[in-house]
Amino acid sequence: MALSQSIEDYLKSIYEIESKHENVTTSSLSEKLNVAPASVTSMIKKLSEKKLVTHKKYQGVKLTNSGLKVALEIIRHHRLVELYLKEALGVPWDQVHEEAEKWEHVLSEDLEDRIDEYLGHPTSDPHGSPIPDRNGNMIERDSRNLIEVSPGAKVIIAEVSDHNPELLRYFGKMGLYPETEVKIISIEPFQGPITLVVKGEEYSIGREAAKYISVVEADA
Amino acid sequence: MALSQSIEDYLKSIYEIESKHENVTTSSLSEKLNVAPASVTSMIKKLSEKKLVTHKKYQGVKLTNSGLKVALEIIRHHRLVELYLKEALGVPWDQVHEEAEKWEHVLSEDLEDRIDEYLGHPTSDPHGSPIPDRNGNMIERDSRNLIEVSPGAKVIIAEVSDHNPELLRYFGKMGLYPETEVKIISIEPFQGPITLVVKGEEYSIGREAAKYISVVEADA
DNA sequence: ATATATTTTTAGCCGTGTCTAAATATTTTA
DNA sequence: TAAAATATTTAGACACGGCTAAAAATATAT
Repeated sequence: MALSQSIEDYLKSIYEIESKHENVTTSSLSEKLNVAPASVTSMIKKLSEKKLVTHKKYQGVKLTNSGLKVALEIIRHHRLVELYLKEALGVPWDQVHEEAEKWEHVLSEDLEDRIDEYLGHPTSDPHGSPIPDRNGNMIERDSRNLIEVSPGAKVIIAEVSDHNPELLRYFGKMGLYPETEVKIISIEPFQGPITLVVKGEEYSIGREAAKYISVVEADA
Repeated sequence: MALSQSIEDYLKSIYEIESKHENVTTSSLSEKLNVAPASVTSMIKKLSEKKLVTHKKYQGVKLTNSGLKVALEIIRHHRLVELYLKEALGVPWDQVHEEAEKWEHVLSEDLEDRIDEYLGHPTSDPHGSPIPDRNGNMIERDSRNLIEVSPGAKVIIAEVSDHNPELLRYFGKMGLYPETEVKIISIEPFQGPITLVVKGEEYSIGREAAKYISVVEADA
């Protein structure tokens, strides 16, 4: 019954693509997991046989209920570990992802519970991503991308992509952390920069970076 | 350059058998790692090619300097993690081994350092085993087995085998932890029980259990 | 609507780490 | 010391999760 690390990684990636409301194709998985398309095809076959995904040839895959359950379990591990490493051991937020990427696969249920307890049953990780509870439930906020905000608006950072440490350090220098309020000053046309104010300081950042920040409405 | 988990496990086991001053044979590894003797032979070939061990056919294997370095690194991970789990997350001492067995292979150098720092550069784990420092040096005490002690003597528990959770819980109930002073009352012949006093309480334990406890002289 | 480009799958290979069965070497015992 | 028992190695197989190259299906463009 225990699943391989590889299978866990595939299921997690499928979940992550699904949650961006995109079709989970062979090529999207190939790119995300850095494996050849042919390797994805053969893994999809295996996942399908194990009833973790449904698949029709040349169409994408979809998680079944049991596949979803596994994916959420791994994501819970990942996000709990990220937060734990930051809180308990002071690991900088740009490094927690890489460490969690390995630890998530070897975390026992017992230790998961202890970490959850230690952290006081947290609901989001250092990048603002929601942490599923043991039943897979989590608080999903209705966020949108930073580049979709109207100039003049005040918003709160909901989530920041955790994959690029350099980008995270860049965000960190400006104080662009989850739950931080930012005011959008301007969004220049022709892929121009976004100018915003964070804690009284004004910054201009490029579209490429801004894409990795999602925001929610500021509280009244 | 990165070694597989399997290779790390073999090197660790080889080290552990060597440190009992026993010849590291195909069958001893087979038994310790729970794999078929033939599997050990083929892995020995690989370790030998990688210059991690020396091997002459039908004789045992010995760690080379580089093999030893790897083994001590993994053992450092294992023992630091055991202690960390107990201290930071309250994992009971009979469970830390199993958890460490998995985590030891995915621990980064950075996290190793942070854990070491958190624990104040500890020199022994919850079972009394010495923790090697980053250079592989550790404090090896001149211990002997509990069953070799003369009746009447007062000794201090140095180390307790970490492999059997049930045994550890049994020891725990009697307070048989490392650094605890015990007085040996009697050792009955014909594989008879050992009677000893721990913190004022008298217990009799069998030889089979006593074998897993090693002791040093009590301080003057 | 057909040709071209792209995506996906199939076919076949490889390294890792395991296994069983059989052969060979070593050790023990009679 | 020769026979029997035990330990080790060899030979050959298998599951896993990758790969490349080529075939097939789908999507795009002319």
